Amino acid sequence: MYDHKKIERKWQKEWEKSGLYKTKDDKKKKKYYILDMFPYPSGAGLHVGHPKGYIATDVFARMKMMQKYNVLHPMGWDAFGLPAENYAIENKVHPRQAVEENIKKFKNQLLKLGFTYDWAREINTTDPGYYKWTQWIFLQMFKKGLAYESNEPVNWCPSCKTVLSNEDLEGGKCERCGSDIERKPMRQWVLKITDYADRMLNDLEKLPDWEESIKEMQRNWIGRSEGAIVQFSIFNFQFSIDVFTTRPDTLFGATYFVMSPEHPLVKKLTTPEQKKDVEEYIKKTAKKSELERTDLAKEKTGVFTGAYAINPVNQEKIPVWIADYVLMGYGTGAIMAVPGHDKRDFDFAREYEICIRCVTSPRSINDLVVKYRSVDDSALKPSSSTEKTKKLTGEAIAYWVDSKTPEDSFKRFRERVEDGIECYTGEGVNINSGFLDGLETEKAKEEMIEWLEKNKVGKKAVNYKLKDWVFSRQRYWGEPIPIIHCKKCGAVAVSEKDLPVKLPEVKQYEPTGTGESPLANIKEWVNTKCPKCGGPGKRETNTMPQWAGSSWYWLRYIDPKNEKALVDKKKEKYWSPVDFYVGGAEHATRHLIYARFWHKFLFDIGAVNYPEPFTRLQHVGLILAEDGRKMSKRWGNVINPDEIVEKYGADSMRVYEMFMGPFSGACAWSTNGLIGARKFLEKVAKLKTRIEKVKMADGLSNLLHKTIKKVGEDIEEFKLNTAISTMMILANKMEETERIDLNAYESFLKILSPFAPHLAEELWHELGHKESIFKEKWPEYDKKLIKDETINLVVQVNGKLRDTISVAVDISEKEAKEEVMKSEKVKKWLEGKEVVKIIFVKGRLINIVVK
RNA sequence: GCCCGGGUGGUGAAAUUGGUAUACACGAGGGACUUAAAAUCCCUUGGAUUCAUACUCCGUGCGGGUUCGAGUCCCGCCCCGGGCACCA
Repeated sequence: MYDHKKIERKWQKEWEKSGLYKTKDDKKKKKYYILDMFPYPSGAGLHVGHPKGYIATDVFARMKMMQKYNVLHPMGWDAFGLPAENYAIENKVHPRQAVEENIKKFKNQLLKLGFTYDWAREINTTDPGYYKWTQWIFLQMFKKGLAYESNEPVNWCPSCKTVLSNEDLEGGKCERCGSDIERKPMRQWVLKITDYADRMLNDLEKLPDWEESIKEMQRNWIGRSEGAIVQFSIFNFQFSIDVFTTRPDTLFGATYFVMSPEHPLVKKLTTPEQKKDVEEYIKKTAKKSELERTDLAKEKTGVFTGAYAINPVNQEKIPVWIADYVLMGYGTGAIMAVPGHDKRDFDFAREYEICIRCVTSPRSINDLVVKYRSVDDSALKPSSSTEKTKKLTGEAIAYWVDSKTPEDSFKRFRERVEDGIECYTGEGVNINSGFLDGLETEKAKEEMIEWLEKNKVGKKAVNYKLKDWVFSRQRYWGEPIPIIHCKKCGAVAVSEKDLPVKLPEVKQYEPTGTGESPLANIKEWVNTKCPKCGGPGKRETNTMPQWAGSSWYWLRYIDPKNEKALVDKKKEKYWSPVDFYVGGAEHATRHLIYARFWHKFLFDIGAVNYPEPFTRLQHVGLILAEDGRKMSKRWGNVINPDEIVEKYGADSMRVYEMFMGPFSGACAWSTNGLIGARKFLEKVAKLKTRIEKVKMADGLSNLLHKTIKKVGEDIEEFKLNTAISTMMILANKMEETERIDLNAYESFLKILSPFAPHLAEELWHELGHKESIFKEKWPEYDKKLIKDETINLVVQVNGKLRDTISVAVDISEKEAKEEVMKSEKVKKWLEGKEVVKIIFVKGRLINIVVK
């Protein structure tokens, strides 16, 4: 038994004293910047799941340190935002005070785990010296027209009493509190993230060391689709309405027109006869929650407005409907309905008995497969699954139409499509389409766009699911938006020399629910002078969302005290980009989208040197409670790391959490597993008693060097669980060895030290060393020593294992054959059989094929 | 519905990417030490068959296929997790 309490405290103090983790801007050394997603200092404190990612980056950082990189591994606090504020309201303390207390609590917990953080670089997003630069970035965006005011309908959370961005929703509900959100028009600040959509999408290809799943989530979130805007004039009116479509080739098949009930022109074009019905329908939809409206299972509903639109390509008069399956938030809020080739339009047309016209006929069975392909992936390279669906072809369609031969089923299907009985969303050849007749879909699209542009009734267009970032919150605990409203000059930027606009003290920080933040009540703060004309002005009272401070924080660690710039450009050039970023997958479409957006903007204005902030990205899997559920106060199954550290030691916890399973997977906590990790460490400590200066046994040096190789490679690939199991094998082997060679043991301590830093340091010093083990060089493996001289050659007969024989590793095929034939076991299986051929894989196996 | 991951012992999981399936650990069973227990150490631990830890057969969600050889590749299906979702 080793005394973890004593040695862990001792070395934590010692490391702090000697400044082991002080990061200097030493430009002669190669840099490595490894970053954790910084936490919210919530009231509950850390549970054992939170530090998992921090432990992993710490292991990595320590190895890089020993590989003589200049390592930056910082930590800070993302302390603005709703959780901190709600905690403060609940506990009747000021958010600032709550945040201070929580940070203290968090930091204490982290300190006990022995991380390499350079606390001299600690940052806090609620520190005025920090948010000065968050505000500064906002002002630069404002100046470039990327931050603008809008009155569009937005997501309003009635419980949190603030607007939310699309990224803050989860299945139509508030991500924080789970309330149904309401759509209502409100004045708000919006950041034009859509200007960066294409670059954010394309640059994902330049990030090979990001996990594919996260890149895919971002692609889906950005949701680029190519198509056209088409202008439909409204019969008997002077205006026209635009629609967006990805299928301009089907324009001849548009048999009706649908507008979202919220579309601002609905009232204008509704005829007096239809007015009552339309108003009723609008009222009905307004009452529905976002969730009800987007429920796919429900039947499509709508109402005829009495108006007609003119199809620009054939001058046909088509009825204008309103229906809530058309969303105001996507495209133009109005669509041309082509029921023959769009499933939703088809369902609607069936319901209301509107004409269905086929304009695309499938050419062959191969076309039908395209039916399975999503329409909007045209801009991207085909994903692997797209390739798969292509191979479905014959059988799939036969199964689908329930017919004997694929050809027969295809014929029947085509007839149904052309009769408008079947909805066909795939590609094919245009029919009933005037000048497009006979053209294939791709060609027809091009021709139609050309025609639209020539006749000035439409144009090529790209549309995104990504919406501009709703950037204001009607809450207290956030960065004030540095804008002054002036009656004469409009919205005016606060002068840069007046930054930061400090968040004022306020008596009531509960949300008002009025669409203004509590700041609106502080008259002496709100009323100020317009920086432009000197006349009376009012400060913007909305604050920034919680994501603001985290959208650039990695830059601040590089130069945390700089008062002249958000980061010194030379320092930034040295340290950026972040080489390795580790954190939760829940940030894939929130923080990581915003962060890339801000970074690209800073790159454009010359504030940083690189267009992408994070070179490598790895997501950390959850640690579940012992009962397999998420750790939560509600279930009472939370495990506090402090208790684990107290009872079993930080090193045990570190080793266990890395050993549990693959890093990105979710895994349930097991106290027995933790004890297993502790036993391993004790075994390592005990081995020391058997150390002598002896020549390493051959078997041991071979295993040692293999272990050094594998541990190094595994850490690099973040396969930390197998790194540990490899070291366990070495420890077991050493345990069997009577006298352990000092050099072998020291090398072992070095590769173990990133995982169990306190114990490794202690044992290292007990061996008589005066300097820290972390100043040692990471051991290198000897290529000669990892080579096996003999191997167990696997002997198979007809692919089945029958024997293994020990032979020289480089045995020739001929020799191997001779050896194998001597084996009694093999002979038995060859009896009375004819050897057809023998397959020999050098250094691995020999397979005798018999008949 | 679409997209991305997965499915291997009682459990967490390994498997050099097509070459000895179940490493390492947990749990369980047995033993040693002990008056006893804890701790520690040793042995056993996929299933069937068997006195046998001899031999053999079966075995990586299910059904086919390719191959000398498949957990790994191909085709079809089932289930689990995550993301998006009336996106025109």
